[in-house]
Amino acid sequence: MALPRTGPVRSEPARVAILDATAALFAEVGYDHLTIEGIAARAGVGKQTIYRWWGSKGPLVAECLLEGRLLPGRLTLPDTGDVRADMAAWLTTVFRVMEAEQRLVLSLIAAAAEHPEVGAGLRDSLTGSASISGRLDAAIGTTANLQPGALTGELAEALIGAVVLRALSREPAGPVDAERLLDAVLGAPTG
Amino acid sequence: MALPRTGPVRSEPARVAILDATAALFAEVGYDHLTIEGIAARAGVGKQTIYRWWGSKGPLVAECLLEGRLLPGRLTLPDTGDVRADMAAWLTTVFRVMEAEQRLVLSLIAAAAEHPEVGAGLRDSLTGSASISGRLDAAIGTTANLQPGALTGELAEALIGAVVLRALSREPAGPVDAERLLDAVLGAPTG
Amino acid sequence: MALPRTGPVRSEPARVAILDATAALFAEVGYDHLTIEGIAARAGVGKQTIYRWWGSKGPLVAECLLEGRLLPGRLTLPDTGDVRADMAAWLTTVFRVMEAEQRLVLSLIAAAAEHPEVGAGLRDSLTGSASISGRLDAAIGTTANLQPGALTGELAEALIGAVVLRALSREPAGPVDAERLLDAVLGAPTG
Amino acid sequence: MALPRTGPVRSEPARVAILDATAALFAEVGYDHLTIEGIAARAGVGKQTIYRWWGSKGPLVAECLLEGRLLPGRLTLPDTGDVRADMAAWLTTVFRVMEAEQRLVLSLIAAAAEHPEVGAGLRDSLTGSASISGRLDAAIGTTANLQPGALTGELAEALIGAVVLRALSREPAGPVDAERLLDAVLGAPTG
DNA sequence: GCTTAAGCGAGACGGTACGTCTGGTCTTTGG
DNA sequence: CCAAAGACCAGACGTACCGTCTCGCTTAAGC
Repeated sequence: MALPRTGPVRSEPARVAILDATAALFAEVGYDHLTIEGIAARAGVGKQTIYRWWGSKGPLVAECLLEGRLLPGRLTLPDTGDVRADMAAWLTTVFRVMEAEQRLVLSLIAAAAEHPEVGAGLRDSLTGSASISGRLDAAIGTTANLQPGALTGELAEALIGAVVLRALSREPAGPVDAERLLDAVLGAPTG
Repeated sequence: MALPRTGPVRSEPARVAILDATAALFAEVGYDHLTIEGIAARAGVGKQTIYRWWGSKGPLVAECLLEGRLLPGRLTLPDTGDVRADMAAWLTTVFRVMEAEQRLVLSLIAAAAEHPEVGAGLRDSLTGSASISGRLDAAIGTTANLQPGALTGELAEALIGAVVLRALSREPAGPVDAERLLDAVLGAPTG
Repeated sequence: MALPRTGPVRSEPARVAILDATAALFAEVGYDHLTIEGIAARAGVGKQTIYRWWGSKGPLVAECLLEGRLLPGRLTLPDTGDVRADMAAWLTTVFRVMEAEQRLVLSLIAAAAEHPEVGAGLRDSLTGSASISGRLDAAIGTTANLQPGALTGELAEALIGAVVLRALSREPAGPVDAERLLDAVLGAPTG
Repeated sequence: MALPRTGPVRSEPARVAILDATAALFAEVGYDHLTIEGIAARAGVGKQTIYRWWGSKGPLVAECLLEGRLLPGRLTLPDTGDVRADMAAWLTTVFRVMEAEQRLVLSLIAAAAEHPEVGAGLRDSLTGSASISGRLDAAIGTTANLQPGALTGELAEALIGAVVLRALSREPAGPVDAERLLDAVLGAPTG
């Protein structure tokens, strides 16, 4: 038997204001200097309204991530038919973003390390928007290491992992590095 | 003209007590709940003694890392002559440690994301102790993707990156996953 | 022309439940830890229902007081014909109550200090139930300081004031103190 | 054996700033709207410095009271030789202060009701500065109710109690009321 | 061996942010 | 239109740490 729920429902304007404020402050100050008080003030909201629905900044950041408020949308994998070239272009873009928004990217990794929700959100965000392994499947046969039966899921993981590691080491990377990485992991183009 | 330095020199017992306390607390509560006050109390030391020599918890953790106080020493890459098998054994061990000490590993990643020193230390610790790319060089020709001219540095990066990503996603991994990852990145063993 | 009053009228069960809850919580936690939220929860009532009719906890407590829900009814001045003995008995009882329910009594004073309504209610409650000055009028001539023309209103005020001061100073008082107070203020019995 | 106390010592400027701020805010907003945060902000002090030494606003207000920062110094009982006239003048002054600073006086009563320290402080402050019972001792024989053996302590208590009650009831009082109260409690002047 | 200055433990200080609690208002659902 | 339920903005609570700053003590180097 259902309890008779009454009273006001969750305020959508408040929810949106909070997520907006979170994304803005995340970009400004990074994950570890993000404070609930700051978010509440920026959003024009009581702290309790945040604690009521999210409980801490981890899930809050995760929700921002999943709604695409943190990572710029330009990170989608292009599709020109030439998978190898698309991947190179995408990697180059990722490297550029990493350099331009180093703090944001590192903050995201820190957030992922501290909160499972953010980790999962980050993974969904990356693989969802870019769908790398799907594209690799379509490219089987075009490079030395992409033969029938290739474990494209693992290859995608290795590629993204290499990117994350690059971010952690703060070494700047450019188009040449993108090419080298693809050569190493996918092998040279065939034919 | 040099000023005449006088007075006592840095206290080694204090230094060691601080690093011990840091390592112990890091394992207990993780990176983000690590506090300078807690370390000072545990080490029986004044806070100023920590700030005098390290300045913040980042470099402190980095120094613990470089002295091998955080990661168990068992993470060295074995050397039986069969590089592929050695890698598989090492990866399996790494996966096991990641599962057993998830918080420690994730805290380390978080620390690396927040402090360059820790990132560098982590990188040195991993590649230094395991020296993966050197071993891959020695194994050229033994797997499909390890042909002469192979970019072993990038391959090592991809492998470790995949491991870090696995840690961030909290998905448990075992020996089978280790094999699949190696198959994907290094290719099947030849002959 | 009168507007036709329609819709439900004020709920008596709600009113009673609120006053009951207020009296109970007042006795349990005292005036300054009394909260509207706590009262509403205990009474099974919405907060708005309290704010609609009382506005704050001051008038609420005053109403409880005037309905006799706070002070035990035993504080009435006995009437044996011997005014001096009656007063002594009453004072002794008051002192005993003050000791047994110190928090309640002090909370009442605090409430009176913060809200005029409570102050007035307290005054009415004390002088109304005990009607001291009336009895003193009837006793004129029986003690040294109760001569014709005595200002019995002021004397009553002085007596009750002394009692309040005793409560504020937390000094325990007993029958002997009651006698001394009466001796001092009313003078020794004549004849 | 005394512990070897070392380290910095309590900061007197901070202590004074806190008491100043408390007294000022007490006069401005009254006891129940007094907040630790407000005091800390006004004093330019961290909240912890207040909690370290006082623990709550009760003892803080008590200390202000005992240092004479709350009640104006003009409440001292004059001494012209004519005790009856001195008392009347003093009472009139007290009534005037009560009217002019009603909130402060009532706040003080509320504070006394909530914190024993304040109650004790208030009592010391009143009897200390005015020393009523001592003066009454000296006036024995000059009024009808001040005969040898009079319980001057109780009489003083009754007088001050009447004053407190007047404050609680918010009834304005003037010189005439002062005279009537003295007539009632002390009796008419003899000879 | 006396002087001098730095290292050390301890911990108070001005602050920031925490997560909780309550105040008083507003909004929804139902009788 | 009233009542219950409870979300909302606001802001104080008392706690935990931050990084800085004395304290008084105990060392070493250098005269």
